[in-house]
Amino acid sequence: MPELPEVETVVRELRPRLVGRRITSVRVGKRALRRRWSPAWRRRLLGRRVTEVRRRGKWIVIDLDDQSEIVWHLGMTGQLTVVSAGQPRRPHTHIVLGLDEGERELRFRDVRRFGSAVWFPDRQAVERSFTEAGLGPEPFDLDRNTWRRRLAGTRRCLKAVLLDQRAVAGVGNIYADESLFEARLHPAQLGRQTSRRQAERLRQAIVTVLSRAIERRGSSIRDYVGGSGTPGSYQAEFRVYGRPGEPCPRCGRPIERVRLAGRSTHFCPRCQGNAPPANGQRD
DNA sequence: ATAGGCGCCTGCTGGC
DNA sequence: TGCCAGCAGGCGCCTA
Repeated sequence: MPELPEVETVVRELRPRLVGRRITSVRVGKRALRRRWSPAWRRRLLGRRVTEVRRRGKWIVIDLDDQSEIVWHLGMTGQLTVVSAGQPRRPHTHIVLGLDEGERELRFRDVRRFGSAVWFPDRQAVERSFTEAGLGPEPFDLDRNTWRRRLAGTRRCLKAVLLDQRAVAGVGNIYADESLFEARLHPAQLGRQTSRRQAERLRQAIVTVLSRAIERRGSSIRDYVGGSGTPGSYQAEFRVYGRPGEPCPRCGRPIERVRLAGRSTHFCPRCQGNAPPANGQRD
């Protein structure tokens, strides 16, 4: 579910609800998430106060007052919300951190359990783990020449590059398709066949699409809600994702769906051209 | 280097 | 109506 706009929305909504609050209870379910929760972390967290909530790619980082940090990933169906403790706990709620006097709590709910929560002793350890994973630049900081070279140096298709968190952090299946449509580039076009102008167009398209999606508080198809528990609305503005057979909003041709980089991929065969010839550099 | 496949999980939809 | 294959906002591991 959650790509950069959804994660950004969660962070923005958690921040005012968490910063300054103290963790006074920790409850963790028995069933494992993607990464195992160490029982020792409970005592690390008790009594700590939240100093900041931030985002890196699709990761949520909660800073604590002893410099330690909790790093969350929402996987496909994760929800991280602050709610009043009286609200009934829905099924698949795996982690509950009680806050202050216990009137509110941070809840992690994740139906498919592809998400995770990991405690790190300090910021350096978190940064190290991001570096080891090769996590790439934030799309809003993406240098145009870095991006151009990245594309020029690969024979993977554009869709695969966009999904690769080492190339650019935070883009997932929805926003990859929407960005390629915005840039009028075919998802199967190879990176190395991408002209300078096309690369820059794609970079700007990513920024445009992600910014607009953040304004709409992300996309809610099924599970996603922000940090306050409210769904987003960008799904109403999808131009190709999830709309195979429907007319392209630019030219009216039916949107196509293919399998690319192992993922369902949506595009307009006219507006986004054909997969270019091996030596082609169209624009 | 990179494509492709699988596995991790649960739930929902559509076609028969 | 009921069953089951196929699909889903992610990602890491393996093989060829």
